[in-house]
Amino acid sequence: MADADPNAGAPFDPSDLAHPEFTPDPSASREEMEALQREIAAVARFEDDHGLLPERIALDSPFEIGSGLPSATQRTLVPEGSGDAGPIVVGIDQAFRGGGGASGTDDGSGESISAAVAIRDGRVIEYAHAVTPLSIPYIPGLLAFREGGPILAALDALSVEPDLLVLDGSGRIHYREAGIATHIGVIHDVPSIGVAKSLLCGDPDEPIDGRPAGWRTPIRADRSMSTVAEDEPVVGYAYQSRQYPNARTINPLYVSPGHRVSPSTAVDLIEALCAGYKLPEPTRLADASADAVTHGSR
DNA sequence: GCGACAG
DNA sequence: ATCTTGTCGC
Repeated sequence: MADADPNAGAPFDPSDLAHPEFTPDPSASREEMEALQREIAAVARFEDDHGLLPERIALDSPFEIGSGLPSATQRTLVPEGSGDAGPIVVGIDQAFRGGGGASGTDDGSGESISAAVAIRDGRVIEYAHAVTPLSIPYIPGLLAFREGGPILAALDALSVEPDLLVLDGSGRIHYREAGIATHIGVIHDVPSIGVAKSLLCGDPDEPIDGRPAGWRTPIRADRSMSTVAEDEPVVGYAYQSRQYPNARTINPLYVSPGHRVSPSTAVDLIEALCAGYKLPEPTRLADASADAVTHGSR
């Protein structure tokens, strides 16, 4: 047989479960892209399948940025055990360069700077990034085909194994329940959460304007979405991570499960990762890291 | 046909 | 996402 298992007898490794066949191909047709997203959604699991506890990954004070990014303090390789190291949370974000579009919408040219920041026990343990040429423009609903490759490249550059991925954009809050957080989470078979700054689709249970910090309301599937589980219409949450006392109002975040996390746990985990700013710390750091690479300071 | 639309 | 000055408020 030509298909002997090369990993027979090998110890369990999460990457063994990776699904390379789900890698987004920017040259695919729109129909093929949508078909792949339906396959991804069918494999995705929007329920808790992890050992993550909000209090175990909580960050009480924000990382100091402004004066340069905090330095990574990775401890040497420790298989398991020295004390008890907490879960590794990885935040990912992108910045862009070049592109020929006039007003900022692009034709697909230019390059993506994707940055990944790994955090454990309240400290940054590793930074990684990848610079990738872009081939297609941004199309609502097909974001993963533009930025999925760059994100996977950044994750490949990371030496540690993530226990949770926090991605910019949607997870289950997506027309085919396969936003970029779901796509990446399924490929790596790692728990993932999507954090978006605006709503792609779906309806909030309550109006979202002017809510106090800590407030949240479910986002339910609307008719533009194909819901796999008809009995579970909650696809995510609007979550007010920060609010000013009096001044102008801040919009909430839209949190949705990517893979192996339930909607409510996803918000609880993101809430624990927020430390005073609108964006969760892993995302803030990844954002700053991508900018640093883009502007040459790295 | 019209409107909506993550980054 | 990116392009950019000023402006309001603690």
